[in-house]
Formats: sequence, C-alpha cells, structure tokens
Amino acid sequence: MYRIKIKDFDLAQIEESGQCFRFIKCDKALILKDYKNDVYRTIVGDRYLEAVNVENDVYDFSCSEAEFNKYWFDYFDLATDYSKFKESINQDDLFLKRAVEYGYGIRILVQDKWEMLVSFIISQRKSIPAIRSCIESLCQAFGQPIYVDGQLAAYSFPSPESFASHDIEELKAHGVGYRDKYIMKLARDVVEGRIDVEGLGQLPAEKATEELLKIFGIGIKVANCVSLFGLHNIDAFPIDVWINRIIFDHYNGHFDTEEYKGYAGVIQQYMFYYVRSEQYRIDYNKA
DNA sequence: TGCCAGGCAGACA
DNA sequence: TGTCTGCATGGC
Repeated sequence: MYRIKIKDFDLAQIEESGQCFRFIKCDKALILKDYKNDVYRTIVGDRYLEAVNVENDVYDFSCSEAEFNKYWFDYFDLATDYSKFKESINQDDLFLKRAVEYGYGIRILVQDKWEMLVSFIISQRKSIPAIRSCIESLCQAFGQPIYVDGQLAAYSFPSPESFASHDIEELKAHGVGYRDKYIMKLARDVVEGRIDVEGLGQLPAEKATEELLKIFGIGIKVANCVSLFGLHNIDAFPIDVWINRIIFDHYNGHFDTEEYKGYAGVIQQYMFYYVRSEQYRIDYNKA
C-alpha cells in the first residue's frame, strides 16, 4: 500500500467524467478492505489497482511506491499542474466557472491507446452505462483473467489479436451492434500491420487526428476522444451531443477554443462532467 | 413502451 | 461540399 497527498484529484469525478469505462467504484474491494470511503479500481493492461480517498487530499493506493511511480503516476497525469488551468478561466464566463468549481478533481488519464480506440468506436450512439457493460462483456469474453491474491479480480482488455481471431458474429453477441464491422476491420488492420496504434502517439497531434480519421468507423468526434484520452493530446476538444447543447445554451452557438489553446480538452471535460450532473439541473432549473 | 445515447458511413443533390 | 437517412442495442 502507498499513501500520497495529491491536489486537484477526485476519484469519483474521474470515474464519472466519461473518459474511462473500466475505472469503477468497487462493490467489494479485494485489497483496500475496511475503509469507510468508497474504493475505486482500475485496470491497465494486466495491472490492477485500487484507490481510496482517506482524508482531504490524501489517498491510499494498493501498490508499492515504486510501482506507483513507475506506472500510475503517469496514468493519473500527476506531473501536470491542473490548478493553472483552473486559474486561467475567464472570470466573466459564469457557466465555465461553475463547471470548474464542480469538477475540481478531474484529470485527463493517460490510457491505453488501443483500448481507447475500440472503446470510443463502441461509444457512438450509446449511453455511458451501456458502453461500460458492452466493454465489460467483451473483456470477459475475449480478455485474459487477472488474479489478485488468487482471486479473479477482472479481465484485461482484449488484444487486437484476440478480436481478429474470432468471428464477427461472436462480437455481435456482446452488444456492439452495427459497430462490429468497425472493430473487426480495425483489429485485423492492426494485426496485419496496416495500422500502427503505438505509432500514433509519436505523431504531432494534428497528424495523429488525420490518421485516426482514415480508420473505418472513426469520425471527427471519436478521433478527438482518442486523441484526448488515448494519445493525451489535451488540446483536443471532442464535440458530442452534450457539448453541442452547452454551446447552444450558453455560448450563442459558438465556443472559441483558442482562448484555452493547449489545454482545451481539459476545459471540455469540466464542461461535460458538469452539464450531465444533477447540480447543473439545479443551477439552471432544468427538468 | 418509447426515447435517447460521448456518431458514423453512404447516398444523393 | 453539404445535407439527409439508416443503423443495433441497452438503460432509464
């Protein structure tokens, strides 16, 4: 176990921010037992981590300090100072001020590129709970079991090889719907070397988006999500139905991302998290 | 039961 | 180039 103090960090907000689908609140913690606060778990590759907020900015993680510094420090983007993003907000922008105050603990996780590609292809025209259950079903069917102290803790995200070795009809059985052909073609293209997923991370952000848009089943919204959450290009600004509503309701149909150039994606996450909350409905008296 | 969801590709003008 | 339409399925 490793205890550390972290600012601008909230496990529940990260879990609910729509950027990650396998970062969840534990029904029953396997490692961090007997805490009064909620324990969260996440999975990267075959690594399993539990985390809990102990008090104020103090957190316990179910790994050693060495493992935390080697793997999880970067995953939680802890080298980045999020307070400077929050301080830069235009003080005349009351909606954004409220959004940032509400989502004060959001960070942009540095997630697996392949997992983000497939996850956001699945995300199109699905609710977040539906995305979660679809991905979980795929992991159980095509991923590898991960054990903690001899207990089955979770399943890894399926590799391109695993998807490619199955029939497209087998994918369909897990709720991917019409996206089956997108996932299967992507998996085969990766396995056969036509798409270099890791290489995308080496490209400049604009070029990476250009390459993402060439992939069958990926349009501008999914490309921006993969860029932001998978390639950690935090200037990417995905526009979905929620962000469109914000732009229409609060910015007269136009939001200028240039004002937050270099970290517009962080601003987008504050907006997205807030607009979907009960607090937003209270603040703006929406039904 | 019906509506909606972190959209996209393909057809058509 | 811009607009319209069909699409699979689960959660609420």
